[in-house]
Amino acid sequence: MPELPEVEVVRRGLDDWVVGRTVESVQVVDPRSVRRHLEGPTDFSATLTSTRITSAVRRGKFLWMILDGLETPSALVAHLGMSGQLLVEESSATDEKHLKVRLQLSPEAEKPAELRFIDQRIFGGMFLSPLVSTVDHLPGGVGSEIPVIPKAAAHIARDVLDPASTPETLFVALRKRTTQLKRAILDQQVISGVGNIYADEALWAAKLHGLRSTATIRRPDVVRLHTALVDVMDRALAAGGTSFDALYVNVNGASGYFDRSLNAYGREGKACQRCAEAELTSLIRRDPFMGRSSFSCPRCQRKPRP
DNA sequence: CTACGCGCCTGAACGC
DNA sequence: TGCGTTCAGGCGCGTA
Repeated sequence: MPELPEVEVVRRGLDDWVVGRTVESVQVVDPRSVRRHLEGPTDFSATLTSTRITSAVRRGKFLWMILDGLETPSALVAHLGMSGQLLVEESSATDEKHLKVRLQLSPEAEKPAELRFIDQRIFGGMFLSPLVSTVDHLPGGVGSEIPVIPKAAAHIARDVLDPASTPETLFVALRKRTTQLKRAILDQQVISGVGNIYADEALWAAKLHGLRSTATIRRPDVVRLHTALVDVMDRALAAGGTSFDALYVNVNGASGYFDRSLNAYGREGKACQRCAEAELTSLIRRDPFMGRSSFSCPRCQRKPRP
């Protein structure tokens, strides 16, 4: 599943292969993938056709391409959801089983002709959204101007890799909430780009339990947590950024990081490596959380008293 | 207003 | 073996 580092790899791929080109035609193969375009698939295709893509931008897991040539300045927003892919391919390439949207791009030497959106589970999608100019009042950018951001992504906070996101802004945002720590860092309006996997990894690295209350969280805890979040994203980006075929903007959302470097997520019943290095034995446990799972070490992530 | 839980989807993995 | 059930996940939205 694509998390923030994978989406950043996709954004860089769009920079290399798509930016500067014009959309010559659009084929919506499955209208469900453009359901967030409220004017419908026909309008989506018609409006997007003949626009020129001038840049590729990301915030959290939202990705968008700024479009030139529309009366209302807008972006083509893409969210990969659980299983989305953006692939740059020659027109002759066989249609993928879950091909949802196909963009034919203006010809350019050495560059394939199509940008394809593929999505098995349809949690993701593409849509057009007008650019809004707004003061960023959200945590991470108090008072700073955001010149252009799609209306559909204007409500989310700065993400983990944004320089404007700091331990202090995270601390302020957390203290404004009355909830549990893991719920809060999964809330895009607190800090964006953190999914279930990296939430567990960062909490483990920071030795914090996800059930800790945000109301009583202390600065040193948040400094460790923010550092851990940045670190886990950086490491995944370093791993993911090198493991992709040049022609693919992304491959299956998979990151080499997942297989080798997870310390908590998915490791139920396995030894906590940090405890093992201290010659202690502690097994990672799994607990139900929001209808899903949380993984943690019962020894180095102390559960708060109820 | 905030906090919380559901529904959207498919297919792999599982149980009877 | 085959068929039904469960699970995974982000995010928008409805409800309390």
